[in-house]
Amino acid sequence: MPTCFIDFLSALIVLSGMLENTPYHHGHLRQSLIDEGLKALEQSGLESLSLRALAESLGVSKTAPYRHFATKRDLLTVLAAEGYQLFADKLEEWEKELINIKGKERLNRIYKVYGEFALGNPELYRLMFSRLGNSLHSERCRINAQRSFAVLIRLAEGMLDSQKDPRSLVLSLYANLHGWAMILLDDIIPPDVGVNSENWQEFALKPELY
Amino acid sequence: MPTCFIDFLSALIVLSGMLENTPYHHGHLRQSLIDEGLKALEQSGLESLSLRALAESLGVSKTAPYRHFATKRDLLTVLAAEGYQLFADKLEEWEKELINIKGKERLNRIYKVYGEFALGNPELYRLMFSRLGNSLHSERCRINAQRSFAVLIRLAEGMLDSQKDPRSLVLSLYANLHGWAMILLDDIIPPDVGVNSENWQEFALKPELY
DNA sequence: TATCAATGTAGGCACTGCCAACAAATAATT
DNA sequence: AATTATTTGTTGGCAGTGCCTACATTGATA
Repeated sequence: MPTCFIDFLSALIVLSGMLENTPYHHGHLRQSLIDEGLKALEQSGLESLSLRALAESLGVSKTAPYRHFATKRDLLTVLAAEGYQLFADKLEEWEKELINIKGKERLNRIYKVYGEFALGNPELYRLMFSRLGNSLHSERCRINAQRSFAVLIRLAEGMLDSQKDPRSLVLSLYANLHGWAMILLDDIIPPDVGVNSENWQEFALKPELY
Repeated sequence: MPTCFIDFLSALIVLSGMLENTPYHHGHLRQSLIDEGLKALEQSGLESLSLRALAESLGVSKTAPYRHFATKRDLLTVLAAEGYQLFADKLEEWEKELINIKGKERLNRIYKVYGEFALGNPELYRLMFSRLGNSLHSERCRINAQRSFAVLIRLAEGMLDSQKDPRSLVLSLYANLHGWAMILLDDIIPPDVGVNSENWQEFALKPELY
């Protein structure tokens, strides 16, 4: 069955729900839970995301979500997978833009791009890189996490003069990127140091200091 | 009133509680909540720490803790403050040990020591550097966080050749340390990369690669 | 000795995740 | 086309949570 036809039927269902009283079957519940979940996540934070509230805001009974996700954690895992996919897509996109940029400037751009994702999707990023979200037993999470990591490796290799094992470099880079992301997201630096989400890049990368 | 006398009275109260049935007043509730809270935190994790369970395990009613902590968050803030103090103490202690160690070896030791704390107190570390715990409006948290940061600055200055602003170096170092801590605590690296809490230091610091 | 503030208890409210039993609508089978 | 089975909803309920109000007990204070 073609997708556009499904969309058409769905539209009919949605319309009929708006005219008559809401139908017994939602029709889109699984996807709606994901969409609304991502929205609620970013708006209200991970801590206060609840299946019941989600269900209510979709006009559906409190236990309806359990027909699609066995536990709340399963929903969160899917949300994280969504995030990992988005992240990998973004990274591959940015990789193309950086193809002709070398050396220190490349490093600067990587920081910029990584920070943009983390600070642009703070709650999603936090979920992805938490015990809740990093569930690598989830196929989708694992695959897309590896895609992201592969991009980082390729980006790092482009900066590596020697033919050494790039793992050390990419892991150092990764720790730095993730460290900065968490530091900025969770406001860890004492305020008198004068670092914030605007100027952090001035401090982030000073390899000549080592 | 001397401390030892208070301790003696407390011991009496505890003893009487063991002989007769538990007395109406606990006597040590605030401190017991902190101690038991730290224990439960490390044993069962931050997510499943509950005031009610804590109260029950101390043989006290479910609302008794609210006589000492207005909200659950307030208890967590105190636990975090406890962590920050412990952290600062450890760092200052280690600073003395590193006083005659210079250059790259010093850097290695800093990584070792920082990792030991984070991996040795995983739940406490996570609490301290989360939105819940990093409450810098708490005097004790702020003061001890600054103490820790000050140690890091001094340690970094000892490695700095030039007379430049040490903030960049210390912030890079900090991002790296915290990044590695979170990466190891939350199992973020894809397993096929082959990094774990045993061998991470082999990868952590390769400044010559930059 | 009477009073009072500190520190405990009991009951309850609103919320949560999730389980079991039942109902409706859609898909599959005869 | 009629019947059956499966999917996807609903209601009610359980145990757990943070935290509020009202009340009880106690040691310190006047």
